[in-house]
Amino acid sequence: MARKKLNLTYITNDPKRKTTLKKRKNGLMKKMNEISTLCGIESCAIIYSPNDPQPEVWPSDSGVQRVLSRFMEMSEVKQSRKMLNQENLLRQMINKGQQQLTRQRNQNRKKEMTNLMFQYLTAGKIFGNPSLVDLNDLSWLIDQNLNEIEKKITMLQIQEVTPVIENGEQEHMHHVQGLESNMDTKQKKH
Amino acid sequence: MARKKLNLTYITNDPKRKTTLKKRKNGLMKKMNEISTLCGIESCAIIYSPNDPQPEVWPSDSGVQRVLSRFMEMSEVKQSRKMLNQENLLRQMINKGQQQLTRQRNQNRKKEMTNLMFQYLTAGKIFGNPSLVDLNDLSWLIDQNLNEIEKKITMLQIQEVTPVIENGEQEHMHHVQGLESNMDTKQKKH
DNA sequence: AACTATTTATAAGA
DNA sequence: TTCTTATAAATAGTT
Repeated sequence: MARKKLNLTYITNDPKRKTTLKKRKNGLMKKMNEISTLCGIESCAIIYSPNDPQPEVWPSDSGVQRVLSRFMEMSEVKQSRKMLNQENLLRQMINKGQQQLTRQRNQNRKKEMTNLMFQYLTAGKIFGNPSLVDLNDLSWLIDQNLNEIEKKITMLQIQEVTPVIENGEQEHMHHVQGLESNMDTKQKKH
Repeated sequence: MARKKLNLTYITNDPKRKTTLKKRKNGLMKKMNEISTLCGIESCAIIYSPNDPQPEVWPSDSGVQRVLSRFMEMSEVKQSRKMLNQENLLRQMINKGQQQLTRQRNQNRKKEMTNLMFQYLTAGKIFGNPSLVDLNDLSWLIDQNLNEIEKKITMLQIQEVTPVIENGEQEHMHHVQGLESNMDTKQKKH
């Protein structure tokens, strides 16, 4: 700042850059001193020069150490908090994924079973030999269906005032009852 | 800097101090930015404000971390070097002390023995019963004396040209010879 | 390292 | 708080 407005890019001229660094470093240290005196605050600055392992520091080596330890402490707290947040996020994602997986598996099993049931019902007899597990799944599916139907019946009984819906539900019941009797027949084989 | 020359002491007026801190903090950060851009150096600054655990930093949290680790590393090296120096200093002091102690012990022993010898020589017989160790010490002292005397004799033989010194040494020899014969007598007791 | 012409920072005021 | 502005300080280029 003087004689000419300096544009803020790296000074390629070596001696010029060096003198600028020296002057500005002094200026900065002076200002660090002023701000802490005037405002009674804690602060520090470290300025390295090229090819000098020893940096210029403010207010002193030990003063820098003091501020640094304070900074590092906070920084650790922040970091651990961030990590905790990330962990929680991951945990949530895993839970969600597991839920989706479970839901998908149930859906798949339901589809398979529906398929199998279709075979049972349309062919009137079993092609191939479904394993015990498959039969158990079929049983589970039927139970699920029964549960749902029971729920709907309960709801219907509560809302008995609307005859149209009542008829629809009765149709559903007939269908299930057919399934149930069919299942009974199959299970006798084991 | 402006409107009035500010004297560099803590600003007691609260809002004034607060605004000054804010302005100067901005100015400092700007200058930190400029110096590093213009001179291509590594630097950082940390400025705490009262009642705020979060400091203002330059260039960034991670940038500060980087500079800090460099600083801490050097500081550790310096510290360990200082400690090593201190250790060396201590070691030297201990060595010196031990040497002095040994010398003092020898002197004390010599004095004791001289005293004892004086008794032997003046009384012509032994009062009390000097232990084996004491007799050994006496023997050691006499050996020391003999060694010194031998050295002096050698030196005298070399410098034979000066009769005055020769006479002095001969007197010393007589004294020692008396000791030696006296010692022979005492050792026969064991 | 010392000197200035300028730019920049900023204390006080609005 | 933000903007203004008079003045102090900093400093780029020069010697």
